[in-house]
Amino acid sequence: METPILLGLNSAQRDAVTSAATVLQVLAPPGSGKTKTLTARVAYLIAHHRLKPWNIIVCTFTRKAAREMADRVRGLVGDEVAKQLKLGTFHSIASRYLRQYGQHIGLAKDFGIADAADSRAIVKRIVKQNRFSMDPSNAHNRISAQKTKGINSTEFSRQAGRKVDLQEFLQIYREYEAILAASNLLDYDDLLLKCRDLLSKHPECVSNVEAVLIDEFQDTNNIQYELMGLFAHQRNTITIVGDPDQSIYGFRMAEIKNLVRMKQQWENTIVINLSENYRSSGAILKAAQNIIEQDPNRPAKKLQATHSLGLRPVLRKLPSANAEARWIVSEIQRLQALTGELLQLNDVAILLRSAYLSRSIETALGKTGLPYRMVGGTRFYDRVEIKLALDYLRVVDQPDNSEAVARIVNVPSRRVGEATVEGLLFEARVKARSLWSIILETVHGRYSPTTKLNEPARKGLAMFVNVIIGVRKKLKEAESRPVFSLADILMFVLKKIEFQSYLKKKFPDEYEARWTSVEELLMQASEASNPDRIQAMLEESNLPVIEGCEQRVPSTDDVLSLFLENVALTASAEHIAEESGEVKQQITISTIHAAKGLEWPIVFIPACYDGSIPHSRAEDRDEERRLLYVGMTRAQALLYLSIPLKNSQREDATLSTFLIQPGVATFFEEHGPSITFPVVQSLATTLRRIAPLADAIREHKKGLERDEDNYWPLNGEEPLEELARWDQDHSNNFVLAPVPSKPVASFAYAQITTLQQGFASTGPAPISAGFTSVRAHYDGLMAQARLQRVDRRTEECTK
DNA sequence: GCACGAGCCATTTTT
DNA sequence: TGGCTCGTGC
Ligand SMILES: Nc1ncnc2c1ncn2[C@@H]1O[C@H](COP(=O)(O)OP(=O)(O)OP(=O)(O)O)[C@@H](O)[C@H]1O
Repeated sequence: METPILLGLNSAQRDAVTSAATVLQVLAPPGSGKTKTLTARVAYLIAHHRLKPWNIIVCTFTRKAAREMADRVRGLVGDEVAKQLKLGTFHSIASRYLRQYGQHIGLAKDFGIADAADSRAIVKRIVKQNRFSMDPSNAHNRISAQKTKGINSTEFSRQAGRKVDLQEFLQIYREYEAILAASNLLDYDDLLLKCRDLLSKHPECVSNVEAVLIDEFQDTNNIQYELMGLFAHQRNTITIVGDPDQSIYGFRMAEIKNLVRMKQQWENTIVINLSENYRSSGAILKAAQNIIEQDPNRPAKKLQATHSLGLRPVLRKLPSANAEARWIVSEIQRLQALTGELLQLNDVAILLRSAYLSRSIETALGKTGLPYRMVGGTRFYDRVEIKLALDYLRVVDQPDNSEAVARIVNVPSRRVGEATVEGLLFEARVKARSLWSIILETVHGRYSPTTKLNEPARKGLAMFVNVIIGVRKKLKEAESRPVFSLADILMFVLKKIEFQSYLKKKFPDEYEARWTSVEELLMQASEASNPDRIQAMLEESNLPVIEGCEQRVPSTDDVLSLFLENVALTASAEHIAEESGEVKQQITISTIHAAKGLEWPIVFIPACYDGSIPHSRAEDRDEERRLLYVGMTRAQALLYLSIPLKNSQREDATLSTFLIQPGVATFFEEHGPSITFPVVQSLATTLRRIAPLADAIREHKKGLERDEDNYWPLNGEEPLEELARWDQDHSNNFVLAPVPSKPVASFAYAQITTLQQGFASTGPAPISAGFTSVRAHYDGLMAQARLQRVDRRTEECTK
């Protein structure tokens, strides 16, 4: 039967969507429509099998993937139905179950969530207090790894026995668990673990579930795998999609083996493969294939391009990270203009191995005024001013969260220093009380701490108590009123602690920016407390009623808690900004990890050098290769890889191992393509868009400085202009030589580009004869400049 | 004991 | 960039 759900699917995809199999694996390469298939199957289960949306669980790994999935499902089944689905990251779904049924496994009802920063801070404090030598982030990673294996500190201690080298870690692990428990916090791993415990002891909580669907299954870890089975225990209806080649979360204990394990556990598992790629041009796919096939252990797979060859990807050398950034900017501008704005800023993504690499790029974009959004990296909620504001809210919500109390009790300064806080914290731990209760009793004179308190500190504590109690009172009042405004509460906090003057003092130069982000938070808070939104939030977190299974239904008293949970588990600031405002054209900067499952017409992957990708600290080189593969396969029409010959610390950088393998070079051009009219038309076809008129292009071209990628020498050296400028900038009044207005270099490059104008020609880029002479000229000038500098220095010394 | 400024450092990836 | 230590002055 023909239904709209199946429109635009190929036959293999249809088979997968309509498969009668109860346990189904769809394994397929990037861009083959896995996500599309999964969303269609959700719609199909609802429309044809009459499953109730609230009995369907759809899990993803990243928040972004969850959002993408939600958007796509909404497109198929509509708003109403979509929001009834239980869709989200594993962690957010686990958290919903724990909120409503946690009491069955003795979980306090209002647990808070310790995010990565909290966990790190806790471990750091433990290490410091005990004067341990272990690196805190390493310790935290190990704790997380143990948890994922289902080994708690007691179990670890049993296994470790008396091995000396493990004692320190064991101690950290123990204290970490104790601190979380004392503050009524669950960390990310706990959410999964506790949910597993809950569902294995009380499977009735999920007895309503009719189908479970998992995206990016190759990234499941053991606990998530078990959760999947537990969710599905009633009907055993499971659909997963995944691609072993895109497994990039090994560091988070993802287990590719889960694919096999699943087939063993459910012997009726049906596997469907998709092999046609609908995303990328043929040339991009070939290059990506070549990279992934470098892994000798990888079984051969079919991957067919549905698009034509298109433009060959680019592998560009630049002198430095800053030059690389400027080059990216100029290529974006060039493409925009020469395609007559067929390509917009939204079409461009810059994907990075590590978030910190964005700095030079952000600077360059900032200088040009090109708007961009940064995903991943220092997220909105990680900014100091935002974290501080949120910590106040967390303490107001949950004063027994000693970690948060410890962080804010002296910010802004109340003359309660580190020593005092440490002392009180220690007392609290010994007495098995929360830091808040110790402080409160002390201030009320009902308790005299052994920690010495001078008068200013005593006063400071009293002020702090006053703030928190004041806000809590206000919160209570507000909750009982019909209109509840979270923004008011937050504003009240900020006023009480004189946050503005604090920011002014702490960040005299960037006060404006900091306050703007606080305003953004206020806006989010105000939106979150809009009645419709509250309703939606409650509905979303609410699980279906199950007979004989007592549940705690969230109410308006929980708005603050839900808001905070949302921040920890699902919110992403840029999304909220998008929803509230106009959709503006902007470039996306993202980590490769966060880009998984997404696609853009143009993708840049800068910093392709050894040490960055593969990362110097990576344990699994194959995973690094897959990472590059994932990055490359995000591109639809044009892919740029690049490398600065000096990295951001100005050390020499060499091309990534993955890119120097024999034959790789043949898949790449050495510079950006010439954008001729046929190229524009071909781009339009790949992107399924309408090509602009030649006139439009001519018009845009006018504002452009150069229409070829020929400013930076292909060998990655500084161009002549830069050299001259460098000398002007750095040696007073010393000028190298008159700078030719149209440098010789660019003339020679222009020749090269004309030679290669037919795109996707095969074979490596030919080196033009003219190039050597330009090189020689350039080298001569360099040498000359160097000599003159040396002369001058000698002169200065002899003076 | 506390606040604050200068200088030094490295910097993976996510829930 | 920001996160840390160290030194200084209160
Ligand atoms: N049958 C089809 N016809 C046309 N376009 C399709 C078809 N199937 C998928 N596409 C398109 O191909 C692109 C990639 O699809 P999708 O994101 O679902 O792939 P994927 O397999 O999930 O990729 P990845 O593994 O990289 O996440 C999307 O733009 C989608 O609309």
